[in-house]
Amino acid sequence: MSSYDLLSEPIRKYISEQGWDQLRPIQNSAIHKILTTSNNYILSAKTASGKTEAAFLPILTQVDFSKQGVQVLYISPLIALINDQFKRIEQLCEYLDISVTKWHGEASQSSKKRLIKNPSGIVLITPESLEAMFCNRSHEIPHLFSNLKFIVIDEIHYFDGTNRGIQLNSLLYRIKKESRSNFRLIGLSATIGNIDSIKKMGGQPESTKVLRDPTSKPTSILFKFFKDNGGGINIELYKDLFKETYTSRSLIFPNSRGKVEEITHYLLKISQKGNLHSNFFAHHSSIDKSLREYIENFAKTNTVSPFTICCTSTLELGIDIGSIDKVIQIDSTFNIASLIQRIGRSGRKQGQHSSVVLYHTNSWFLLQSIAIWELNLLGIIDSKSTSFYPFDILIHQMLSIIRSKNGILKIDLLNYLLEDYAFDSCTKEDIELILNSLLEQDILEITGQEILISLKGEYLVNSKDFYSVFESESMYKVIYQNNVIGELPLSPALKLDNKFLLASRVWHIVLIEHESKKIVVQAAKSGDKPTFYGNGIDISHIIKEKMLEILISNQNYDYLDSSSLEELDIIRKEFGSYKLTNYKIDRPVKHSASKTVIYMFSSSKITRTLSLFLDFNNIKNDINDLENTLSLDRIQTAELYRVFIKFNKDSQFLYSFIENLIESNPNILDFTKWGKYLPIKYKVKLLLNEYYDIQNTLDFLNTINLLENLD
DNA sequence: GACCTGCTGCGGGCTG
Repeated sequence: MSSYDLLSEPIRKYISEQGWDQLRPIQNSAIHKILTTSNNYILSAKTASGKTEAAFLPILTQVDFSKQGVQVLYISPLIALINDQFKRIEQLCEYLDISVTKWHGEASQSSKKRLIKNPSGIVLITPESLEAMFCNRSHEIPHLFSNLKFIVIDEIHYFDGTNRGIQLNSLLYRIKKESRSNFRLIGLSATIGNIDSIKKMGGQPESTKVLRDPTSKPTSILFKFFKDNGGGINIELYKDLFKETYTSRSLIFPNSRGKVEEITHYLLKISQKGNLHSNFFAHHSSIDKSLREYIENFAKTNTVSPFTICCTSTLELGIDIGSIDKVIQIDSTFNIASLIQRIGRSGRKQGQHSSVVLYHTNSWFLLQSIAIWELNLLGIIDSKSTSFYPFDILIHQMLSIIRSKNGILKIDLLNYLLEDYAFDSCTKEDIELILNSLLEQDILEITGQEILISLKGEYLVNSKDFYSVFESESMYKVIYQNNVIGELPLSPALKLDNKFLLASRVWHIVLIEHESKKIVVQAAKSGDKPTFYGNGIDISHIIKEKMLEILISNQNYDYLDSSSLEELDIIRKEFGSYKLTNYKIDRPVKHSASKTVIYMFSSSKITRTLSLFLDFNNIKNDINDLENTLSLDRIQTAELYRVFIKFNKDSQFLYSFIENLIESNPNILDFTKWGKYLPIKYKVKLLLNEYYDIQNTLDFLNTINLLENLD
């Protein structure tokens, strides 16, 4: 039987009414597999290949929606995606009399109440809203979900290797446990890096299969190079960028909010000078949501005019903004999935090409970009390193479980968490020690054998900030004529009378109210990009190795323009004198009068761990991860090897070294929202796991072959 | 040399 024939009559009717002449490959295989087996499936295919329908056509065929209770739960990382998908799924359900309910922080209270009163159909939700449901309506969980047949997780790669993913996994376990339902899991994604870790979502890796449509969209790609002139972006780059964009419908991704503001402002100025259109927009998280929605809507509804949206990763995932002709990346992305997702934003219409231009402003970004593109051509996607020891999320879920049960016997809590596959790397001893520490800190209390949230703990769990596992920065609202333009962190540059760019316009600060966190502004003529704070970023080992491989090969790449080619030649010649042959183990080391520089070409974590070892040995050192360097005071190569060998013994002493580091500077744990409540031993483990990579560093240093410049 | 994500329940006042 063909996949089409397996579908129910109303679904077939829907398909013919849509005028689809055939099903897409991923839809064919998903329909067949979902309807004829009882496995879980991860559907992997490029953007705009009909993955949502691939999941829902068979689900709508198989599930009996006349039954009481929610039948299908769709989980998405973004509210905006839920709102888009709501329209599509509602349309699919038009003739089927199935209720579709949005459940997130901005969804209407009345539709939530309606669902509680009469649970049925399909519910679209975020992990945080699910968390809130467990906290505040735990007694409704069995009533809502005891008949649940499917959970669909959209953009599942987005959760992989993240704290939000561990939280979601724990919530999936809790749904199953509390509702006693036996749902199947369908995950959707365009960019799956680590299949094994994604298969663990839902806790049944053996019965979770991957269906993959490997076809990629034809992409015309061009690398350009405009060297930075020290004082920021080269003016020639702006001119070229303007030529590329002003007649097309394009997205520009410059990697930071500050650069988004700078570039949009500049392009707008060039356009106004030539009396051309002014459809240049800035789009990032610090611009007010209403303004962002206006821009998204402009792009979606305005099908004729050219426009350019300059954005951060806010427009990286599949939010519907209509058709885009061109995607532009300024300097390299930090991983492969990110570049593929961004490229996927263009040419979404069937048969349309993706047109992509990558600009580079220095040779290291150029090299990183070539490495990322070459790995993508090989079908490789680097994955985020999975969090092995999620002790901080364990605290969060511990508090959430106790809250939702209004107290629980100690033995029951221990068993509950031991069964929770989100924490299968945590032992019984770990859980007990962490629980005891929460009791000692007066966040929990114990009466008889029952664990309860204490008065101090109530402040934590009853805050509306409790439901998410990530921290949010403290921001000041920027207000112009009673309208909120956006929000900014209070940096030293934000002083009365100073000027700054936001939402592609220049503002002049006339009032700062610290109590209500407001900045009142007036329009001004010229100003600087605002300061945002961010942490460093980690690049994976596979990308760094590929950079060295490209550097020591003489392969040509036909997507490089002449200046990119020239720049690659220059940097290849620079490293040619080291006579490197094996990119796995050969590493250049440069000695000058006072300094020694090791070119690491290793994951950011390995470089950082080597730096930690050197700190431990009181050897002053300095990292530049972009340029792959670790610099020290002059030291002979033979001596370096001796130091490296010593690290094998040192590694056991690092523990107390890091303990001191945390005690003298508690701010290094700022990356974790719940980690500050952990016993010190677990703080150390968390930091070691999150920031360092001792085993791979030792392996790397034990095999490394340092080659000196022979000139 | 970062980016992004999310959010309850209640009570009071107003509208139609």
